Amino acid sequence: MSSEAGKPDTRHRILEAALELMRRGAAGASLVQIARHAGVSRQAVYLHFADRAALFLALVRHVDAQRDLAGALKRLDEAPTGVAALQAAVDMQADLNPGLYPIAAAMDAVRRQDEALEQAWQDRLANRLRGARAIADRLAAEGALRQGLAPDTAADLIWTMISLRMWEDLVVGRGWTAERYREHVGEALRRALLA
Amino acid sequence: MSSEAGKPDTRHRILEAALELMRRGAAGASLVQIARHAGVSRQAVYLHFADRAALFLALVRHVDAQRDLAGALKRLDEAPTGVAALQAAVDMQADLNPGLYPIAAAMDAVRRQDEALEQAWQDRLANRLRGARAIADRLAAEGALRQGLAPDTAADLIWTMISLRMWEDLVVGRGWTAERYREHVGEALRRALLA
DNA sequence: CTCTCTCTTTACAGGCTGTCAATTAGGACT
DNA sequence: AGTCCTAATTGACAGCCTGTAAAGAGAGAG
Repeated sequence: MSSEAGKPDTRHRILEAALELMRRGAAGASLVQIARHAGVSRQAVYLHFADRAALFLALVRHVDAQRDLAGALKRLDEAPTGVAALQAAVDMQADLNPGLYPIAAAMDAVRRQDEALEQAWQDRLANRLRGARAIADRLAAEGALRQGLAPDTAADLIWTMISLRMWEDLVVGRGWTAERYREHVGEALRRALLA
Repeated sequence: MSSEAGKPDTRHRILEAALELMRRGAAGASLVQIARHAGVSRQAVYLHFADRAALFLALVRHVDAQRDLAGALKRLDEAPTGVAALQAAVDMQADLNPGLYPIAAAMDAVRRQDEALEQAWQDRLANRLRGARAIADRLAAEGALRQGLAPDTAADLIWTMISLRMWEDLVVGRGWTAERYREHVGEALRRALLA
């Protein structure tokens, strides 16, 4: 065990190296590339991770730990109204997705090749769906949902419109600024859902 | 060259075999699997396609030719108003995506590994963007766009909301019926964009 | 019959993953 | 000092994949 932190942890070095490779678009980087980038032998990677899939999984958790996910979720809970929470969810995407996106893209590219990765991917989707449902329920409880829109349908619409994919389409694909994303996606959601 | 059709065309058989494998979710099928499925040697594949990427490209064109893409686009042009065209675009996704989806998923999984595939993918995105822009322009010309919404922004919003990804989220991910997709996405778009 | 085109079989080079074994360098502990 | 343990290294191997190459079989056209 030794000291708590500060040690030139090899596991950490590997994760950071993989992260940087993902950030520069090398989604399909081989283990030898990652290892070389971390200044370590290929076998050392297998000392710390069971296989390629486990490394990706750890990478996702690593990034989650870096980003202040818990804080963002708390801000979402603390929003005074459902409508405010809706905008807070959009803001959260605008803030967090730039850092999450490279990893997500890499995961998306390889998830179909491994059961554990696909499972982790589905878990994340389910998590975001729970968040969307919570917002939809608040809106429904406040009577803010427009006539003829069931909370379930509203939740699904929120879920898909604040997805990383839609953020990617607009910000990465169409070059929107974070501000523009916040404003127009927020407005579109309010108009689509509210009375 | 020989006869026009009917011949037990090996190239065609390979494409059909690949298509069926994609449909049953084997996005990462190897060439030997595809060849065996087509009842042909692995080398025969290389007689008809330069490499794996070329096969995928031909697969996309193959599917496009099967689906009545031209007819759907014509129906979109013939819509009497911009608002009708908007709904026609949503309907088009609901009709065509079930057949397109398996190939698109396979393409999406491998496109980052090949420049030509990435190019083809971007071309398709650009095509859909042109369609979205045409609708946005019609809406603007008819004065139907809501105040404060630039045609460019409207086009981007239409583009992303009728994307295959959003269709996948709702229909494949959340189990929506085609009817439900048509109704709620259409309504959400109208509310988000129109006066 | 011969020529040509397609497909088959066999083989090879090179890259990747995952596993194993033997070995080395450093720290910690007595 | 010496000993022991852990982490990392080198080297090697099986198995899968792609893409290239060469040699031969079979069928149809002229």
